[in-house]
Amino acid sequence: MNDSRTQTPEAICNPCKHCPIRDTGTCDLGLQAGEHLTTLTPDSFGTSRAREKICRKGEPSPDALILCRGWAYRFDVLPDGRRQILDFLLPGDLISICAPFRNEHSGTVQTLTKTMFGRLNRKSLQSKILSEPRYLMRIAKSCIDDIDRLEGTLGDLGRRSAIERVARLILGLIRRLEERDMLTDMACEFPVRQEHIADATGLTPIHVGRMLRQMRDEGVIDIRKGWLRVIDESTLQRIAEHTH
Amino acid sequence: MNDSRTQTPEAICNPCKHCPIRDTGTCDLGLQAGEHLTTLTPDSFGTSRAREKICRKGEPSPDALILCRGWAYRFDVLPDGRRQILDFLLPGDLISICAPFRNEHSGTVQTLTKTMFGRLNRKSLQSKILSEPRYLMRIAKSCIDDIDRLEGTLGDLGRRSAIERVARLILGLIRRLEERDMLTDMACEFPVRQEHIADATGLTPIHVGRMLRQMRDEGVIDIRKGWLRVIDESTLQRIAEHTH
DNA sequence: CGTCGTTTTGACGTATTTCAACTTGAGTGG
DNA sequence: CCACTCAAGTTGAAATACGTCAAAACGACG
Repeated sequence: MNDSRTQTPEAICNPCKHCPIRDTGTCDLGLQAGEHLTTLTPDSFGTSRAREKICRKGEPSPDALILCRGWAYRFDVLPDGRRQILDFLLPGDLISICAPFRNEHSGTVQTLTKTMFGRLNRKSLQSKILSEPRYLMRIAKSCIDDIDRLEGTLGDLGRRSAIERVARLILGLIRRLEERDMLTDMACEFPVRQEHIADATGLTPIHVGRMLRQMRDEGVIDIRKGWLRVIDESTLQRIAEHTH
Repeated sequence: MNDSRTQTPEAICNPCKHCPIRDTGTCDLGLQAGEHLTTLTPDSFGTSRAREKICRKGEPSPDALILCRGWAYRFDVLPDGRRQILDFLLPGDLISICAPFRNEHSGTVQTLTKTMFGRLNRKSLQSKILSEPRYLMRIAKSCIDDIDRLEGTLGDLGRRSAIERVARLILGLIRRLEERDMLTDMACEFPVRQEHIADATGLTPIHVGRMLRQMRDEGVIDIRKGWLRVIDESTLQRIAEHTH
């Protein structure tokens, strides 16, 4: 389906062996060191170019997808075209946390960069979960984390100003980038466009631009030309927490 | 804790025996008829008056709570006092879907009416879930439903107008009231104040009032004096779907 | 009868949207 | 190497949806 092709050249033949996020991503189901290589290794891998849809909401799928490399986002479209980005996906993320339990994709996912993703057969994933309480608890914990995140975002969209929303979104991404060691000197590649920030925060691209410019002028963060640089994290946090 | 007391007078001694929502609420973990009485019967019950907090976010709790009678809502408060209502709770709802898996309350819950709620010991709930895949799948399904609902609400708050948000909230409540047979002649008691609708939709009570008045003037719904009456459900749905 | 919580009304302020024009930079092809 | 295109970002002016404030009306309750 789509343009994603299953690859098998030697360098990609067993990507997990050298996967940099093997111990921090979802593949590690909370197991002891050394244990994990036998547990959640994808059955196959796919790749995509930038700006490509790798799955569509409602589409049936025998696999749960896990993002191995690159950036993506999951979103919903209202009948009249308005978009809401539900979350951004970084390497190590399950493409949908619901995937282990349902037979169809629970959202449309589009890439921001070239990506590689793994396919985990749902049936075998489920039988693993059922056979080992630790797996179950790990998955349950992921679900709860997701619910927490969603409920937090609910408060953001419902009750926070534009500048707060943008600051919180960026801050959340920074946290996750740090966990994955993707931040060097508080900077990294940042393929998220203003349009995406707008669709995630419920604002207009134009207004997002104004907010970013304001924070750049005030020496807080600098997002430009596909790069993010965090200059004054504590101020960013103050903005996000609405404490002047 | 709080003003909630464990009651044991005869009429309330085994409320599950005559529980009207025994087969539709969360107590029924998707089992066959006749099976359920041995499964999810609360260990004890509590009651509360209207406008009382029955649990607080972060507070440790050995029990998962389930609402047996009455209305309540779960919410978060930002540091500066702004409130976001996360969901409304009707009879049969688990007070937090996360409850089976975590040792503390994941949100503050306040009642709208007098309520009765049951306490399910988490440890025994967990061992039930672990012992029977069907239980697990039922709980997982609830989590996924919750995530779906939250993601839908995210789109509402991020991308929909005031009138749409209010219409969708009411419509969602109507659906759930219907499921529970709480609607007679498309009307029922409705202890939700404009202030609550505002905190759920991210609007001002005053603006919510304007939207409700508009829908009343147009003969769509009538919310007044603690009562809800649905007059023209199809128009309500048109408003909610933004199809003029 | 007064009190209190809730809703209503009107006038006004503002954060954010909308629209349209312009800049910038990267990519492409001649 | 330059001309072209196209996506992304910027700017400014005008429109509007929603918020704020203050006062009045309303009904429930003691």
